[in-house]
Amino acid sequence: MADNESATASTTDQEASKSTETKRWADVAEEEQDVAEASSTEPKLDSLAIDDSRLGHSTLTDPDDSSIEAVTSGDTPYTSAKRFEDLNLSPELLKGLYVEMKFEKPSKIQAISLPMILTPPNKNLIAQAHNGSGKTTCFVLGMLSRVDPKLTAPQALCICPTRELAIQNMEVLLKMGKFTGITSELAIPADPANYIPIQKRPPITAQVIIGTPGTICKWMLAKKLGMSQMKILVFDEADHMLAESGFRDDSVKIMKAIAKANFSCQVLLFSATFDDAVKAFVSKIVEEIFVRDYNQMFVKKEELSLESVKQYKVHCPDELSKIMVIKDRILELGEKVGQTIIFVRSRNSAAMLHKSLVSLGYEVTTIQGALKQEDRDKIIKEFKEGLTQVLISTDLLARGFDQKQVNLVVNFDLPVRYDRPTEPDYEVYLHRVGRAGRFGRKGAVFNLLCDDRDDLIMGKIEKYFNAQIAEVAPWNSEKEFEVALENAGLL
DNA sequence: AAAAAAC
Repeated sequence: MADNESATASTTDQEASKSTETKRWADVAEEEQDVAEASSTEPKLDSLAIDDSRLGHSTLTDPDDSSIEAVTSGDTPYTSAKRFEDLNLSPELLKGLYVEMKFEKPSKIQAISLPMILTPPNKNLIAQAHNGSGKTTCFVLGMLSRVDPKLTAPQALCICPTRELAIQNMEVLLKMGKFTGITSELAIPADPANYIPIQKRPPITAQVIIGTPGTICKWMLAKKLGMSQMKILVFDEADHMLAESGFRDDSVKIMKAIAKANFSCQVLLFSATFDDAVKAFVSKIVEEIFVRDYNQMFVKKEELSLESVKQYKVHCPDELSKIMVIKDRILELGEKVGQTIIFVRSRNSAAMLHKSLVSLGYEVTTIQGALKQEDRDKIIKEFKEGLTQVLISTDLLARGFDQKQVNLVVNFDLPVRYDRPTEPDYEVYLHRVGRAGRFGRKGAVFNLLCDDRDDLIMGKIEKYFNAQIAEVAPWNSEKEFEVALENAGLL
């Protein structure tokens, strides 16, 4: 997550100095990216030390900042980690944190979650934290510190919803674990050119595996991925991985195989979104398979929207004018403020929008799951290197994708539930918004609406997050878009 | 509808 840091320093410093209003979790983000200024925003976490005199559930909330709530189960005492030295990490891992990641001390969510992850009996954990607050660094650190470097066998497994996210997480692991000598392997579909069937490969000996469910299952069923030494299993975007029908079966299959081979394996569920029903459902699955209690870390949904990202709605008279808004406003203004991701509902509308913009002479790239692996990799690489400015995407990139220069997100189509098209998909909405404003940076989101249904959906989203979404009107006013970006702190 | 995956 913290790669390319030096390349982005100029924009971020400027942004950091501009923010004067009340900041909550954004403080944490600045600690992660700007160690020099971190000392002034020392998080007050003493109150998070668990009161072990009480049995059963104890709830701990920081009086100064209630945005993150830790709930522990049982009587294991935990003390929040003020320094990485408090966590019994190896010197090699500490070096990775300080030298490679340029961390100075644990971020807030690390301070709360790492003691729960690392303290025996290494209970399971369901952890929710804001988009762009450093969940990845949390569970990567968790995996690296629980692996025994001397044992040549898979000991940590991380399951992600897309191959892009798996690759991104692996990059963080390699960086943080640079000096540890811990080995790792990506379990994602290879591009056909250098594809070796798993049956023809030797058993996996890498200590950390990060991948997507299908490939992991395939390796597992081929008996090439041993689970008997597995110490820690991480679900990134866990609500999605365990509640979404297409993912759930594979996820459960993997969990059961691990429980069978090594019952003491620890399970971590990480996401920015855990809808109450999903939370209950997901924790029940894990509890039933591993027959064990778990700790929790949560954020209230009202406090989940990113304060640093301004959200807008734009009423467009028809579909064509949505394309005009993109062309005349977003692309023109977007160029001045950073990179842009435009989210669409389907692969088809992605292709349609791509065609329209290209035929109008604009340079955009488009990513969706039907592309060849190598094309996907190329498009992501170009975007991450800043060679492309505007990326059209399906919800492939809605979750987890981390590119700090993305300041603008456009919802060309609002996210809706597939079975009930008048019902917003609140989680996807929040995740899309979270692609802008990484680590407390400024950002703006434009929701393009063009009929009553869109209005209805937008209204529901505002109500759900208890957020006011300002209107940019009229839709074709250059001035109003400029004002919007100014108010977002981007111009 | 989209995401993963497939021999």
